[in-house]
Amino acid sequence: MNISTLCLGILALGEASGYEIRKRFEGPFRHMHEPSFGSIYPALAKLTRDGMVSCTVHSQEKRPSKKVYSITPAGRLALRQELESALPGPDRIRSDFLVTMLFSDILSPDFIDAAVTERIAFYNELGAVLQSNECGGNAGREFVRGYGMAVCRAAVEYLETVQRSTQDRETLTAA
Amino acid sequence: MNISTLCLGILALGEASGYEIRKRFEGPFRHMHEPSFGSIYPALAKLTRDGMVSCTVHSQEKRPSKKVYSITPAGRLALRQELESALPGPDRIRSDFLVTMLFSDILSPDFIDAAVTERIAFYNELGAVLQSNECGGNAGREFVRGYGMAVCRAAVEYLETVQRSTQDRETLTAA
DNA sequence: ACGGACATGTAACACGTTACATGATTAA
DNA sequence: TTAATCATGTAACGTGTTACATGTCCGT
Repeated sequence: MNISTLCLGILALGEASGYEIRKRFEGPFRHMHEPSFGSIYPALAKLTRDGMVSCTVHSQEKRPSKKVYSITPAGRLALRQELESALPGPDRIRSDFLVTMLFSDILSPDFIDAAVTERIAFYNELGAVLQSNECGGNAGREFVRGYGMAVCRAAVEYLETVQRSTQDRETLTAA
Repeated sequence: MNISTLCLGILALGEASGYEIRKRFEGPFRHMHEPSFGSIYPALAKLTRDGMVSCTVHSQEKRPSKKVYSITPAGRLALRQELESALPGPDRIRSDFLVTMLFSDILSPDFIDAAVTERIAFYNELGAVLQSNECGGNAGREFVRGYGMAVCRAAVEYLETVQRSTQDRETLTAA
């Protein structure tokens, strides 16, 4: 899924400026994508050239003016066609944490323990952000929110179980 | 986590050829990384130049010879230093499925249903692969295996719940 | 005879990030 | 006055994928 399609999708849910599109991915969906301005602005420019979105400049007081983009009927059609052209491909989890854990045999137990503890905090916080985000919108957002929460819960549960069993083993060794 | 570190880590768990490294990511860990030959071979060449791994050519009968790489003490040290230099960064889930679902409002219900059904099958299969993979190795593999299974279970559970509630709603509408 | 597994490698390409460039307003 | 937020945009760079190039052996 390229940034262009992502922007088009966001605009299908409501008009926004490039800056605002970025902001939408700083909240509950930051674990999915965090596109940079360097990719968003060129994408919006191209979408405009291709007639997928239209752009209006909004002047603001005490703020720089912003370019608000709206999806056009052609853009909506193109988005549908692209998304429905094939079932979505497999998910890929880019996790330095899991890779690190995969090689845990050659790392120090203290480091591993710190990494697990940090990751529990990470997923607890993500879960909390998702929960607090309340039904702030459409069915799609609700689905993704629920999915994220389910996965966060499962991750924390697993990590805590592993950590407890590690601590038990240490207590046993110490005794 | 770049391919170079990934290769080094794999070699820390045992010697392998470039082709074999690729194979290791076709099994239970294919949801994490699926590095291409075009990235593995140059990475191994560079690791060799840098003295991180050593390379021996194994001639085989009825098969092309292969270059088997082994991690060197320097490589093991470098790997530890790199991994322990900082706690792993946040996980990122690249999921065309979730992005599609996020925009489900403008897509056909049939397509959404098909996508969910397919994804349930996907995670059921991944869960099965992880389960069948048995304690085939070190503690790290076991951890990642367990983590993957927990997440798969949670995903399938959530998806099935959503699908059931959608079907209920349809039954209600039809009645 | 043809496709697939084994096996390695290079070159072109796509894509996104980081850094740079600019500039106003506001809170500490 | 220093940093942060708002706001847009370009250029250089890094990293990985796809396609290409080559060759054997095996099953059908």
